[in-house]
Amino acid sequence: MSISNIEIYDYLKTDKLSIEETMFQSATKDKMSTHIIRQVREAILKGELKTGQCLPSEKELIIQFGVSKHTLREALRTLEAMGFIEIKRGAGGGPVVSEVDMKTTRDSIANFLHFQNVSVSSLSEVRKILEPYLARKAAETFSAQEIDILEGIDTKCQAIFKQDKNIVGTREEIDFHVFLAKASRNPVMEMILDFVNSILTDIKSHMKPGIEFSEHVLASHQQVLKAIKAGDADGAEQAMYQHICQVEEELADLSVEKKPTFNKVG
Amino acid sequence: MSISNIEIYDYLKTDKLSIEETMFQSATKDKMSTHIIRQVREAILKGELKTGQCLPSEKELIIQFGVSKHTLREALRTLEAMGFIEIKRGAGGGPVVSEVDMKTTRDSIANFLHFQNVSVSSLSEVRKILEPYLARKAAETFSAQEIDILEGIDTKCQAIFKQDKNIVGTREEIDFHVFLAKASRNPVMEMILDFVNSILTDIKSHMKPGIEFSEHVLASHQQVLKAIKAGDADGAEQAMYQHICQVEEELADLSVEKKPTFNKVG
DNA sequence: GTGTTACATTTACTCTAATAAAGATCTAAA
DNA sequence: TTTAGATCTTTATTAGAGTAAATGTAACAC
Repeated sequence: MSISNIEIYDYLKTDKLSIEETMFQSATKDKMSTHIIRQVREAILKGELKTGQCLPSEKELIIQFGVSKHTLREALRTLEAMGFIEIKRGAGGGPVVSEVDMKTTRDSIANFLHFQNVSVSSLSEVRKILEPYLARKAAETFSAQEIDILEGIDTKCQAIFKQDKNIVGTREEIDFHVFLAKASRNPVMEMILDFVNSILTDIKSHMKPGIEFSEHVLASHQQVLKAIKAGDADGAEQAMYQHICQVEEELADLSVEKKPTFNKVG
Repeated sequence: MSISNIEIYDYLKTDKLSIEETMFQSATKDKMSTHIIRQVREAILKGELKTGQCLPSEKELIIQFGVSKHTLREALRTLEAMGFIEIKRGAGGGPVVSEVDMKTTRDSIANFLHFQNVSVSSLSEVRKILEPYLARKAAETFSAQEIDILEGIDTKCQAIFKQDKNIVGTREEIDFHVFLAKASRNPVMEMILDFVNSILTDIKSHMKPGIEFSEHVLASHQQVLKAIKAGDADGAEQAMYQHICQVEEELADLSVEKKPTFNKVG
């Protein structure tokens, strides 16, 4: 039983019972599904359940937790929304433990920021501090292989531009910046770069900038790339800073009506 | 009906039908609950459903969407996990639209970073870039009232220390840093400061540093505060940088065994 | 009048049981 | 050998009944 570590219904039952019998018990009679969610989540975070590992089937879990199908499925749905599990159906299917991925996290951040006052300038402020630093670090530390990859991303961007006369809204445009974050070997930095650039790109594509915008972006990327290839840390830092400022200015000229809707569910 | 804008079952039905009838249609026959989630989510993001607004009751929604209770509830559960709605029971209860809050987002980020290689140093690298900048900005732009609030947070920290001989793991310790982010009037910056400091604090409290650690932190905060009060931008920037470096070094001396478990569900 | 109790209503929560649909695997026919 | 179908496992969806919690309200006692 891959889930033997998870405490089950009997405990929950007595827990619930004691609330009724004890005076002054805290009033948090949690829902059954909440108990299940917490247990599975903690088992995953403690490493007792590992990525790729299959949980027992619905039928089995119903028995182990001692709850109805409906209640169990609500818990699994929530865990799925959190990104902790994926559920496949059919023979050999069922819930499988999975790493919480960047997409899930990015969506959550985008949902949150939707209610705040996010603007191009607020995203640009963060970029102006972090990205020149990362460009410098890339120039200092990137291996030949890493430079190849970065150049590959840039080449792809140009190919896309030649075909569509637009690179705004493409994943490749974002990847150029996110890949630089890898220079830091810092997952927190990578994550920040990912969501900042993804959300900015989403705003951009609503603003529909013209061909010149894409041209300017590509030219700037070229400059940054050139400096990194030359190992010119100062040059890379400055080129990146100017690139971000230029993007901010050009977008400021376009009127901003639309808020980011960003991602899709599912 | 507060949800009149939401397209309903008939559309989904035909949508599903067309997939079977059209050639080469992508095979993504989404689950019913996914359709519901997407519709409600988009209605909220488009502003058609506003914060505080009540959705119809389960019974009503079942009719409007033309699905069973089980399916609808799964969708509501997911929307709840995403932070878009809160569900109350009893008369006058039901699902209510709510802003996605920082806690939900922070939890999601913490879940994601759990699977990455987050360390004190990766968090500190981000801090060392952003926080001195923010301290400088605070020294330059904080109003008398804002300084009062910051001083109030610091006073609270000291009171807690006098009582418990420890401030690690308290919300107040985090607030000192997050409040500085307000100097930027930048929601993205505030969010980053919040999760970086929250996760760092979580790691810290697992490492159980001694009394001296809290003493050093309080002393550093004092220096930063003093510089900000004096309007000394350079001093604030430097004090903050040294503070972060010191924290990083002292934590490096303690062995790191535990990963962050961080937040609770519910 | 005022405060409390008891009841009724609304609503979400949980359970049982059964059918539908999807994916994997094996089998037999072309 | 490949394709079409049968079969098995497992999730997806539905239906209906009953439970529990929050709220409002009316009756009651003081």
